[in-house]
Amino acid sequence: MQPETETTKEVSIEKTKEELSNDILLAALKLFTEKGYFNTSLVDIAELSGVKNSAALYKHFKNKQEIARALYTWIIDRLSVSIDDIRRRNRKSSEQLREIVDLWFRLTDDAPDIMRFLLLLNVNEFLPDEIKLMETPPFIKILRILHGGIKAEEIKTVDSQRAYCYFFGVIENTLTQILSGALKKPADFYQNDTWEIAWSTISK
Amino acid sequence: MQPETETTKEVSIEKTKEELSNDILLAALKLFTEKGYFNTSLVDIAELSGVKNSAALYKHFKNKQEIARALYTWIIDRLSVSIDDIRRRNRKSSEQLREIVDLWFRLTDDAPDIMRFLLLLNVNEFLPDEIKLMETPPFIKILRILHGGIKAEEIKTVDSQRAYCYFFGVIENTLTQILSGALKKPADFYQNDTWEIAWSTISK
DNA sequence: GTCTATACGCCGATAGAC
DNA sequence: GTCTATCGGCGTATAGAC
Repeated sequence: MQPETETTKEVSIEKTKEELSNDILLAALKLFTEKGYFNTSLVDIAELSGVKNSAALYKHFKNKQEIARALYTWIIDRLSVSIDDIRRRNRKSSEQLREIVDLWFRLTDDAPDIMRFLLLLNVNEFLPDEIKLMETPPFIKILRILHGGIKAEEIKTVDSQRAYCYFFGVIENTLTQILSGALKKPADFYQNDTWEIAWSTISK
Repeated sequence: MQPETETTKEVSIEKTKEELSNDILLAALKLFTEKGYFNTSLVDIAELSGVKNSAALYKHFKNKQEIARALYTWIIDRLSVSIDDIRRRNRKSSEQLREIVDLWFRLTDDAPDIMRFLLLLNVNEFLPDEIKLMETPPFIKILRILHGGIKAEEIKTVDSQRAYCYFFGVIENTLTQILSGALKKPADFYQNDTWEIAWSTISK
């Protein structure tokens, strides 16, 4: 998963620069989703990430915003790759959507912070110049999938934006309640039922 | 709407203390939903509310958090009263839900900042001691309505929490997209369709 | 009781010694 | 290139003059 860099020929307990950068992002992800961007200081991030002190953070990122920005693009890129993969492996939009739902639910169980970041944070509040979540590649691609389903007469609703509201309204609200603890069981427990309901809102 | 206080016998251009407090809350509402709580300074609130300077704010509220708290309870109380009224006027849960949807959509058109506050802001990020939105009276009451509908066999789903996810997932996601501009028409335009879909997710 | 002037703390960011 | 020490600014909050 983690590619070996050429510089680390010798075995070393010390972390490489990339590993540390990664740790910083993970720490930031945890803290931002837990307390919010503005309640998280660079000292907090330094402590949790294992970087010696907050000044050392500037060896890895230009400033606090850049940490958030790197996090955002990292998550978006990862999603985008996954969606590409799903589109490649499936032809029908119903199958593609089913796999996206599966991904969303698995992320909620296995990487809840990522889902919290996507569903709970207002990214534009601390990254005002960044494009809105719904305009990023993965979500554009999801809208395309819905559009394709409408053209193929798999999906009934007139426009893809509204199909998104119905379908992902059900999905995302369920996941939000799981993440907040209002629904007690793991996401996986709710997946099939939620898929059925969500799909029924848009299927022809 | 605005009750006359006993102290203002004479006609006056000056605003009463209550009017000013109200203006402060409205200014804070606008700014918080626009830029976020942490990007809003007391100077911003003073300017927009017509209070002379930021120091004067402390004549009305103990501190910045208290402004946010007052805003939160004001909105929650208003909602709670409306829900009580809806429950009094209707017997069937389908009718009650229909009226709540109508209220949600009307607020989105007529008082979008209130809906933005409810749907877009993470209140607990700046009011960590306040109870979560889903645990406030109006939302408890909505869960009771859903529970009643399940017992009366109007609604199919097993538990009310999940019925909430499905039904209000559709509603809230649609309103969110309207507020963010992804759906271009006024909320009223989408109300009937959205209600039909949302109700279909839980009706027996 | 209104407003100016200011105190104070926190945190992001930097400089510079070693 | 690591870490200490510190700067500077913003924004909340207060004190005190009139």
